[in-house]
Amino acid sequence: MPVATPDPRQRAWARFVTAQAMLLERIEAAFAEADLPPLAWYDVLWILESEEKGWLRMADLARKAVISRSNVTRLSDRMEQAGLVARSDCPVDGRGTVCALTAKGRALRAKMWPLYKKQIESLFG
Amino acid sequence: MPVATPDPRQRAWARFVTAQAMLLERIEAAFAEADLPPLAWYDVLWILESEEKGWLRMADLARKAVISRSNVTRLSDRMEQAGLVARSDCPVDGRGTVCALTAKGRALRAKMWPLYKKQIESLFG
DNA sequence: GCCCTGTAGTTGCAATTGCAACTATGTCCC
DNA sequence: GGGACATAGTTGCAATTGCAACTACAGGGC
Repeated sequence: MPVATPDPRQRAWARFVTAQAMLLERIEAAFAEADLPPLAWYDVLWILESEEKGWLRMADLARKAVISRSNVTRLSDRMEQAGLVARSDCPVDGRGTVCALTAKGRALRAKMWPLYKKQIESLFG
Repeated sequence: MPVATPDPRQRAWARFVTAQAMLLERIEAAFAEADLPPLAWYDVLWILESEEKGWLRMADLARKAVISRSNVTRLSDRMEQAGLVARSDCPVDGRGTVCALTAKGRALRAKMWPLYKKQIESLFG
């Protein structure tokens, strides 16, 4: 190639990025084929379920999901409408909102997990 | 946490995903702050520069960049308008189009690389 | 109490994205 | 050669995304 062969770290990084992108694409496709919501929804469900308390402040959810705050707002709009999460005013901060996992949301995550798992295992296998 | 602690592979995968998302976000921010184009443009430039021949068919570019074909079309629309790549009819396939790196594109990639590199190194460091 | 500064979440807007449909061309088979 | 079928690239359209602006509330200094 015309450009000098990049250093090992650069190559390793490039591999990670493409491998991950392809895998995420496949997970997304697997969800879509099974008429399940997109990956972003799964992430939110998993993050909430990983919380002892089962809920999170909007900003914390954004940080953990590595997405913008405005995105969290619309994402939870859609998920709330689907009954997967429930938002309510934060009791200790008048400005805040808490986003809590519902039973339906928990059930959906359980249903989505096998598909997700299958793709992850194909990576390591 | 309420759900059983996930297996090591799942945890490893989750770490990768968030680590990569955060890093990509930082790279994107670094480019934006330096008034440089987004990361997707860098990817295309790098992919083309990595080719011995300096050009690629649209579909191959899409595969290598792990994005949809329609996305490649619009991406190269914008990049061509900026003078970074040049498209022309494929000489051996009347349906095809080849996307070639220009000198300006090569120069821009070189200019963007240090910022990218800096972020990658911060990951390993 | 009142102002000033900072933070939480939401919303307007523009840009990017993917899916599906479309056009044009290649390829195979008769 | 001509028709059926597959492939390359582009475009319509709807959905998602982020940035910046906005509203509402919190906290400190006086």
